Amino acid sequence: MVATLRDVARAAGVHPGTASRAMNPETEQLVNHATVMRVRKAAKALGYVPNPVARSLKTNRSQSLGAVIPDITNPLFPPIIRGFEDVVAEAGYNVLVTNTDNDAIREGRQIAELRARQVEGMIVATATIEDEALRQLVADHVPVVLVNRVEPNLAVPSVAGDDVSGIRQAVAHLKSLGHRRVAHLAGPQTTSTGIARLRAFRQELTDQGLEFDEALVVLCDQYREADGKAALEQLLDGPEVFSAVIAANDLLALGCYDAMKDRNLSCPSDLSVVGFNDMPFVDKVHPPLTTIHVPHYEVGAEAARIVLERIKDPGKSPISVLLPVSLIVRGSTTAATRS
Amino acid sequence: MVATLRDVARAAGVHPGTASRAMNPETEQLVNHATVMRVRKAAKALGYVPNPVARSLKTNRSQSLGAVIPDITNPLFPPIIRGFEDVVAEAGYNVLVTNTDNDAIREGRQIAELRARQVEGMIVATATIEDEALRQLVADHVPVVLVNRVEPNLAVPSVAGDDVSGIRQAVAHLKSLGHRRVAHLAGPQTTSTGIARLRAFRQELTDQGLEFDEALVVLCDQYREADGKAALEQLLDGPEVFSAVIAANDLLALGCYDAMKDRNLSCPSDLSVVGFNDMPFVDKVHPPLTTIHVPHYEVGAEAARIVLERIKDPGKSPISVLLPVSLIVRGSTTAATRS
DNA sequence: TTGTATGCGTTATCAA
DNA sequence: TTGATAACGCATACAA
Repeated sequence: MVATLRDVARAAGVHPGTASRAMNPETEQLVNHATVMRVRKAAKALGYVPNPVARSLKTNRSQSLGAVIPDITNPLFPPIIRGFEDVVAEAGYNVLVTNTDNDAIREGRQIAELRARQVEGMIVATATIEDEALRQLVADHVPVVLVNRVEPNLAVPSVAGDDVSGIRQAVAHLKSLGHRRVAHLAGPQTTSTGIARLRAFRQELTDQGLEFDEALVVLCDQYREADGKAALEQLLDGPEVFSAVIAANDLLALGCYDAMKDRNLSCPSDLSVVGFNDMPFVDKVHPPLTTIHVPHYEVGAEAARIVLERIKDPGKSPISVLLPVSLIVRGSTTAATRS
Repeated sequence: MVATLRDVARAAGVHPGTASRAMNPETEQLVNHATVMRVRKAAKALGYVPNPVARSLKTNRSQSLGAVIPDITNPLFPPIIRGFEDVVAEAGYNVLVTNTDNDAIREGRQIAELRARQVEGMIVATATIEDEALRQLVADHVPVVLVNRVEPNLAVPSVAGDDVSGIRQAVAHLKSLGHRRVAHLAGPQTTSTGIARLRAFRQELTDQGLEFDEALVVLCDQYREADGKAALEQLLDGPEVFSAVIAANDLLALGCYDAMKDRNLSCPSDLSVVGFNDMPFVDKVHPPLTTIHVPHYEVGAEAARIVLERIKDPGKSPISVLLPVSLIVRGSTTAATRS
């Protein structure tokens, strides 16, 4: 049916071993150039295409990588995946994507499955990966890089946006618009972004001479619109006065829109809102969301380079890359009304 | 390092062949129950996990499927992929997703790659797949199902939304609002959806007693926002009067928003707009888009069932499934102003 | 019910 | 520079 190396060898009148060497760029120098040509020609004629499964069995390398994400349906992840794939494809790798729904059990199974399929490395973009699972991975020397998350306690490389810089830009922007009392919808404190952005918020407010008020911070359980809505409602119901809010991510910010609509408040005239991530489509919502742009495609691409690097040279010490982020001013922020 | 069947067999004091049979649910009845237990226990103790690569080489089945899509970054596709994955995962399959960017050459390479990796079947969601490539697939008896696309000339199963019903609902909705002159931004006529929706538009207009005017139809080269914008501008620059437009998909509809904003026209008071697909986030744009909801997750899930079916029973005659779609009325349509 | 032997397609080691 | 041979881990036809 489909041609094998054997067939090619026979057609070219050489031994399969020779054919193998001739077909492989890495070993072709071990064989006479004329023979190489002959084999290649025969291969082409027969439509030979190497069987990666057999190769993988022999070499223990599958030419494939894993990508563990919460949910491909979350618009944050497709660009990351795409950046990852584009880069690893250059090196001949395929990608197995797997959705965990942030469920630890699912995640454990998925990772086991990926390993069973002999992936040579993986990126992990789930916020909730069990430290234990991660530890196991590094203990087994599986090249893994964290995405959108850092893990200071483990020697694991990571790629993420620069949260501190992002919050700094957001705060500076609001300050320049005259806002003094700024609230923060903090992300889940089980996630490294949630923690980092809250910490940066506190830091930047004081650094930039604005007063940090604990009462203006609400912790959200999850990065979901509903949580953002509830959080802002809680703030609105409270006694504190504030004219702007920095949400830990865009979904939370969109939740603010919902809360405001319910109460007939208008954004940005009643309240300025800043998001984080610059998800696709937040430029299309009303009002277009002012947010921190994270270069997700680049995040995936950079993660890919690091994984590839570590496959080639497992001994390399893990590096953490912080990609620059930038404030995108759109319609959801405006000058504070003097009062 | 990692336990193999051999190790398990040795630990259980049986022959590897027996261990193999004991581990496999399909053959475990061929072996003494007590032995099965013993082998299983040893396997667990050793943390044995079968090597799918070796199995695949032996059985010619890879337990993996392919998904050929234009671009995971297009919000249309993640739900499809997710539906597909969720269903095939139940059957123990993995999914290899590949982006073609609607580039025929890329696509050819990707499909070849998928086949080299021994996928047992695939879904194809690219609009532009070469008939030739498709023909080759069916000739080689690769279980393939088309998604979001039908191919009447080939015996290939497909899953898609019911375009005719969608357009019918859109037209009925606009008619009920008093619109008489309705324009259509047609999708690329190289795609089956583009063709079907245009044909349905023409049909429904006359069926429902509205006049079909060729001058109110603009063909878009691609399903992109920019094309929708250009198309509406062309219409606006022309002499024809119209009060509503049905776009062949949501992106085109969003393009209409752009064109109108540029000209200080207001939607829906100046012009009602209906999209198609109900992409994520079109409920968040301004005004929220009235559109035809296509159950994309279900499309992927149904495609999965059909692929699985065909792997089990390759002889089955190909079926085409049209999933019901429904009009979602939001803010971009309103009553026609009497004039 | 279990053991034996062989082969899937490739690469790697060794010898020629 | 090439050939011979074995082996990767598993499944299966056949024998016992």
